[in-house]
Amino acid sequence: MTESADIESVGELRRWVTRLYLALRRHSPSDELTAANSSAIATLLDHGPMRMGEFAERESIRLPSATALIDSLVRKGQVQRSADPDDRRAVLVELTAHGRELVAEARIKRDVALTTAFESLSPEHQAALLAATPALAALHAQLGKPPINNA
Amino acid sequence: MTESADIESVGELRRWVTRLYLALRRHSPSDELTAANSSAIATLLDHGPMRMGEFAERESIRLPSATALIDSLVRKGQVQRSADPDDRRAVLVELTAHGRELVAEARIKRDVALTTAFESLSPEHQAALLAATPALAALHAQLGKPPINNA
DNA sequence: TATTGTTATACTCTATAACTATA
DNA sequence: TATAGTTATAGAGTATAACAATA
Repeated sequence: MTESADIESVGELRRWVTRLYLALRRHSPSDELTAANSSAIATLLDHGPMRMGEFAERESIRLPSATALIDSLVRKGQVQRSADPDDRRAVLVELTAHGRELVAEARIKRDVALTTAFESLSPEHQAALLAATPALAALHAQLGKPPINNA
Repeated sequence: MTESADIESVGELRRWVTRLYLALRRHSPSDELTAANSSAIATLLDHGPMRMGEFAERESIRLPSATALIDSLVRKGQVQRSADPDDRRAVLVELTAHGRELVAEARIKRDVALTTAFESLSPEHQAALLAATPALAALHAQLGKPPINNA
């Protein structure tokens, strides 16, 4: 039965992930932090000081985009750059104390919004979403590798 | 048990949806269609000719954004506008024949890539993802409304 | 020379405000 | 007046290409 994982079903999954992502991006209920900012800050919160290159890699964006993104967070006083003692070409980025506080609050606020929507779903749908979370992570991990070789 | 839908779990879900979307975008083998374009076209494909207002509503965007989005698809020859016979203020938007072909191909191409990753998952994960698809749609529908009232 | 990051520039997607044409 | 849509303009987030500084 695995001969075809039902490309239609997988496509349907993809379309809803896309639409949900777009809807989430629009919603940003925290006026201080956009979706991209939040993702960036979550990365810095979870993985500590890191170089621009590593940051760009983790966020799956290019270096110039990372520069711009970090710039905007520095302007807001949430992130700071510092010199890498081991390599004077490199830059270390990390949250400021103010950034850390604000982030924790913002993360909660945004998830509250999503949780409100979530709670209005049927118990079956809620359960299905929670059950799917590790599977989404696994699918992401598969896509993270170079699974598609367009030679 | 519903007293709190576990904000941590919902946040986790949100983060994986975001990451998966970004990974999908990286892989997008269709250079012709961006994510927003694909969503727009899927809507037109699935729900036929509709007025700009309905299109904007379905995509959860404002009318000027819909105008711009449709403009870009018209320029690529994938969508066409026509007059609404019942109301001369209104405009009907629909896929062109060329749009319909191209969409079907692009959809398949992209979904093949995703399906490859999908098939490498455990049967449990595969099942969880398929089971979650309608729930993702429901969550999207909830977010489409004005669920967040920061009054 | 190769690597790390920034600057310059442009494209996509979104928004609000002001406008046009029709109802 | 009210409604359907467009135009004008702006901001966020992304990219590629060219550059500077350091290794």
